[in-house]
Amino acid sequence: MQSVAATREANAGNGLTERQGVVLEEALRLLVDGGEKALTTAGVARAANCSKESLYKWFGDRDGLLSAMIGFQASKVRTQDVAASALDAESLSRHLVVFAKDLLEVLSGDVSLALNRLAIGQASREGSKLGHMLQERGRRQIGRRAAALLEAGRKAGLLAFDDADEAYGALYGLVVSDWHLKMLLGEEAGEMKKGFSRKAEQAVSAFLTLYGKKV
Amino acid sequence: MQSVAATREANAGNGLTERQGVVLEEALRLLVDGGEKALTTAGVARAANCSKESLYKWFGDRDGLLSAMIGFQASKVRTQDVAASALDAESLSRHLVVFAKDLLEVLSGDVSLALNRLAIGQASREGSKLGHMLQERGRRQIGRRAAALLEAGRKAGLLAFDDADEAYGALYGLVVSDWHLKMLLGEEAGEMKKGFSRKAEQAVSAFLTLYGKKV
DNA sequence: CCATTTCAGTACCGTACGGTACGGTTCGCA
DNA sequence: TGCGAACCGTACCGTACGGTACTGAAATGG
Repeated sequence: MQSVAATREANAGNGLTERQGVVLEEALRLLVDGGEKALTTAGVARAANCSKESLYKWFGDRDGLLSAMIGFQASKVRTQDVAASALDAESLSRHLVVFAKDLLEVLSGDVSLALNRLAIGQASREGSKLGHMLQERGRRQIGRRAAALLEAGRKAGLLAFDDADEAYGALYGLVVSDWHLKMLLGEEAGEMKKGFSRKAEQAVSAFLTLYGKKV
Repeated sequence: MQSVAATREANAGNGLTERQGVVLEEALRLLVDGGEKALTTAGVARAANCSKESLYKWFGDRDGLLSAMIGFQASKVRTQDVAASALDAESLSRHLVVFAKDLLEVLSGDVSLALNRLAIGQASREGSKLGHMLQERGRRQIGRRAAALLEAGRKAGLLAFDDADEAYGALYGLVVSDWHLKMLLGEEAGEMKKGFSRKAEQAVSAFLTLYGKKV
């Protein structure tokens, strides 16, 4: 559950009133609980105690509501950059493990899974507008954090790679493997969460074997 | 496009008549072209020149049709096991690269993407029956092929790992990274296919760095 | 105190879908 | 030739959704 402060923060850059934010929050809850099928305009209006007419005035149509939900959720996730100074082998490894755990935590969150399912379901038609949006505002964020971390590692002489994207791809693959897809397909996420720590450490260890500068 | 022989093969183990196979083929085409929204019972009946009544007689209801489509498609993908004999470092690497390319090729196929989107869209409700089915009959197949290959490599003294699943997870992650998700979200697959070869070789090279036995 | 705006609540409309029922046709079979 | 099963094509039904229109109440502002 997000705090009121986080919600207000999320509204700031999006031209959303507080009331609209509450409505979007309720819409997200409906989506998480029942999937896209449960996300009807009437259902959102009932759950949020607002009228359908207001929904259409604020968001245009159903697709506008979906876009607003993605933008709203994305703007709530803030990824703090790590201080690049004073990086040694041990602290780099620790930062990478934290990053890996955060990545797994984010990807396994209810809201993230629900929104990804929604965007994937809509990807077939209409140019996959939601998919691009999710990618741009979600993945890009965490990708930048990783890129900064990797770049700092290279600057400090701890990592060796030519193509940062390639290195990030390897890190991402080692960390996530096919867990994301399994969760998207409905595998119970609760059971696997307890293995995240060990998995993150193993992945980082492997990544450092590949890209860590030999001492 | 699949051959008639492949279709007949697919029908063999499923108790499906040839006619029903043709209908499922048409249903898959509809799903690929227009997504789940386009997969209506009336649409399938019209495209396959059969009656809705026959659809319900053969498959029970719409969910039964979806299950049949997944089972039908899965039974068409046959993964030939590799001869485990005469494995040296060079041939193991070659086999791994072939496996990696095949994996990327399968995951980027229209039908695979459409079925994964379908199962993911239905994952929220109803216990994710389709998701389990897709995982069991699709991923399990290629997973066994990889497991056999890895085991053969270990038997030949070329690979070193304790946990085969962990090694396979690393291989899968290095090969696929986040490409699958990007394609599921609608990223144009045509553009990226040309990079598959290079990507497969890089991934295998990295995998061998991690799990290859030092000479 | 009144005028204007905003919005909840509801009723309504058109459409499209899942599922069923029925008439007509083909085909196998005795 | 007659019979029955399978099946196509279509019409039909109930429902649910997206979107619009209307009404009345609360708030806002001079």
